[in-house]
Amino acid sequence: MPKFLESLPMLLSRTLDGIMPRYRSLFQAHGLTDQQWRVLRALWEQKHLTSAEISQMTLLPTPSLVGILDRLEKKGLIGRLRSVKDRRHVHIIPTQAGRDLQAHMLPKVEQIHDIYMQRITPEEWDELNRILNKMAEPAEQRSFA
Amino acid sequence: MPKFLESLPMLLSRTLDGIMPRYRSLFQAHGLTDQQWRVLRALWEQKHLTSAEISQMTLLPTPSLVGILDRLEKKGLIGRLRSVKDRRHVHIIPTQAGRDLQAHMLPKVEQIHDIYMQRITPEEWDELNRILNKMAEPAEQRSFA
DNA sequence: ATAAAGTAATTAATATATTAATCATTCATA
DNA sequence: TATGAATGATTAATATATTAATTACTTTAT
Repeated sequence: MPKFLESLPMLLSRTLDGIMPRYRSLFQAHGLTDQQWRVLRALWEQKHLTSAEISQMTLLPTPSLVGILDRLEKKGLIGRLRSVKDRRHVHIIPTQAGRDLQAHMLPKVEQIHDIYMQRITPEEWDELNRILNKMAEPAEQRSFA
Repeated sequence: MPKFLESLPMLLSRTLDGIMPRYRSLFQAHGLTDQQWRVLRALWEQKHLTSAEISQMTLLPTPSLVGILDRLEKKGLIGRLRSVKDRRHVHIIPTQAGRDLQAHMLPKVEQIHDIYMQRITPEEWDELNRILNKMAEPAEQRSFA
């Protein structure tokens, strides 16, 4: 295997490429993209979130969110509500249809996740998290280690 | 931490988001995008590759490659040469400028990789590879395990 | 030799990523 | 309290991702 295929970015990309199709075909069956599902999923436990909060949770850049939210709104899955306290904020709120779709899809998404979790042991999962978090730690915090 | 942030896709995305900016600022300093560098990097050990071969190595979809190769060609870093044996194939060949840029950048890219590798032990790196490869294995092959 | 099936690259249409700039609003302070 | 700095969302411009369709060329089977 050529050396660059063994680099960290390629390892991570290869893994994502390996696992996402299974999720994606489920999302597609419900007319959603990966990113649109992520936004719905972020709203799962919340009554409402601002665009910036959704961005932090989902890792989706806010300029991309504008379009993603437009399309979710057009599908009737979310609503936008400008804050009265601070008119700069826009609260994103799932509609009933949005909540219904979440409730319908979430168990299936978790089933797919279980497929991958069953390929490894709980200890390996912990290891994976520990190692990757150590890799991705910002340099600033690391200097205190 | 909300449950979905602990999912496999989010873990991998978070890690990529954590490590890529360091690479990206290097690429940008040389006027390249992540993807454009990947293509150059794939051509490193090769005299020439077809578009399909580059796609397999870099994980970049072939429709995206059309534009990426266009821009690399416009920058004078690669050339396209239609095969005489089979006129459906197009050989992608790095120019001298392309090879020079590779030679200049590769050590710096490897330095960044080393930064991340120094955060973990060689054993952890092996573990990481082993676990992730097990996760991303296609279902067909797994049935023989 | 020829029509059908297959293949490699590309185009098309839509969705998202990236960076910089803008716009409206709020905050801080003179 | 007017005004410049800061903030949240958005727009703009360019690059890439995703899926389906197309085009040019090859191979296969007839």
